[in-house]
Amino acid sequence: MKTTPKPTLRRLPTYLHLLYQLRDQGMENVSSTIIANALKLDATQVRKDIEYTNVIGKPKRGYSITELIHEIEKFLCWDQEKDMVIAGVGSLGTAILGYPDFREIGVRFIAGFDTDPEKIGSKIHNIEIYDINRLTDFIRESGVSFGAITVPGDRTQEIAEKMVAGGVTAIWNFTRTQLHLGKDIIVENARFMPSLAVLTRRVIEAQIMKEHPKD
Amino acid sequence: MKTTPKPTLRRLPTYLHLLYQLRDQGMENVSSTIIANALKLDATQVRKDIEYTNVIGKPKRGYSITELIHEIEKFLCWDQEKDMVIAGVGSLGTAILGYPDFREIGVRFIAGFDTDPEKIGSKIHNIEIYDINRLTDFIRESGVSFGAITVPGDRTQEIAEKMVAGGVTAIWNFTRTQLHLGKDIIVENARFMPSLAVLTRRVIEAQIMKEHPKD
DNA sequence: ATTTGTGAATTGATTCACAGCG
DNA sequence: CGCTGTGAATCAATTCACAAAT
Repeated sequence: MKTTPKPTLRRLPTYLHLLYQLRDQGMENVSSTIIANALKLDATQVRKDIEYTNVIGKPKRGYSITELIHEIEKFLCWDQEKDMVIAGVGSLGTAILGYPDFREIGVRFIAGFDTDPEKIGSKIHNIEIYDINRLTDFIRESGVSFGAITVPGDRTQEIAEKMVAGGVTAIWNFTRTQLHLGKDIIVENARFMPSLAVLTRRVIEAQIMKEHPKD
Repeated sequence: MKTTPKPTLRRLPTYLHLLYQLRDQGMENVSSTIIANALKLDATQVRKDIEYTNVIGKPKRGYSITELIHEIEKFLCWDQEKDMVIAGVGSLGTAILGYPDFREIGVRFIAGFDTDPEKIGSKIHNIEIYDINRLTDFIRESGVSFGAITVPGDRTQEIAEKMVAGGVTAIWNFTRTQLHLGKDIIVENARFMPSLAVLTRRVIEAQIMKEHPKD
C-alpha cells in the first residue's frame, strides 16, 4: 500500500470543516472548484486529495457532501472512538481537555497525569487527574493506545518512554522536544512555534520587498 | 529577493530550541550532523537551512552555537519585541497568554478581547481583557500589528476584518476557518487537527501494513 | 580526518492539459 | 457545456556526491 502524502492528510480536516458547514447550509453536492475557492487551493489538488478517500464524484454534479464527510472521517479513523491520555495538564493540557471538537472526531480523554499535588486527584473538564508515576500502570491496565504530551521543560522523553512502556503506540507531542522512540511508535508533533516562525519571517520579507522592489 | 521555503522556516525554531539546550550544556560549536541526528533530519538539509540565516561554519569545527542562535533569532525577527493582541480568551487563548516561551522570542501580548461579560474588565495572566467591540479602536490607537485569533465558532472572518480595519498586518489564526483578506495581510494558520489527522491515519496505515505485509 | 558548501540528481507535490462522462 | 479523473509537465524540496578548507 502507498502511504498517503502528509500534505494531503493535513488538508483533509479543513475539507471536513468546510463540508460540515456546507451540509448545515442545506447543500447536497459540492464541486472541487467550490472547495478550492473556499480554502484557497487548486481544484486539481482537491480532486487528487479526494481520490485517496475513495470517493468518486459525478461529472456535472460534483461530490455528495454526506458521502465525502463519511468517507473522510472513515479514512482518518475519525468515525471511531479513540481513548487518549494526556501527560501535563498545565494551561495547554487544560485547553486540550476542554476543546469540544475532539469529541466530534472520536477522541475521548480518559485520564490526565501531572506532578502537581494540587491537581492530582482533582478533575479538569470532568477528567480525573492522576500522579504521573501512575502513567505506565494506568495505560497498561486501560489498554489505551494514544497519548498526548503537554509537559513543560525537559521531561518529555522520559514521559514518552513511560507511555510506550505501558503500551501506547501513538504519541501526539505538543512539546518542543524531539522524541526518540522505537520505529513502530507513531509520533506526531503539534507545535506553535513553526507557524509563528513563518508568520514573523513573512512579515520581514514583505518589508524587504516593499523597500527594495527589485523582487 | 527569494522567499525562504516554508519547510525551512518551520524547522528553524526546532534548531533554536536544541541550540539553547546545547549552549546551556556548555557547548560552543555544533556540526550539522549533530543537529541532524538530534532532530532526525538530514545533515545536508540542516546545512542548507543554516545557509539561509547567513551563518557560515568552519570546516572541521562546525558552527558557533551563539552565533547560530543570534542569527536565527534575527532572521525570524525573534530578537525584537513584537506587540500582539488576541481575540478570544477561552481555554486556548488563556493557554497562549500564559505560555512563557513567547516572551523569550519577543512576543508580548498587550491586550485580549472577548464577548464574555465575566471576562471583560478582568485580567488573564496579567493581561487586560476588553470588549471585542473595542478591538478595532484599540488596535488603531496602540499601533499593534500582530493579531492572534482563538475564537470558537464562526465569527473568525468578521473578527479578522476588524483587526485589519484597525491596522493589523499579520494574523495568527488558530481557528479552523480559512480567512479571506487583502493579499498584503499575512495570515498563518496554527491548527491542531491537521497533525491529529496525520497521527490517526498513520495508525491505520501501520495496521494495514501489519495485516497485509505486501507493502 | 572532518565538516562545510554546493552543484547535480532524485524524490515528492502541485499544477497543467485534456479526454471522458452526464 | 460543467465537472471529474488522470497522465504529463512543472515546480519545490530533499538527498547525493564531492571539492574545498583546515
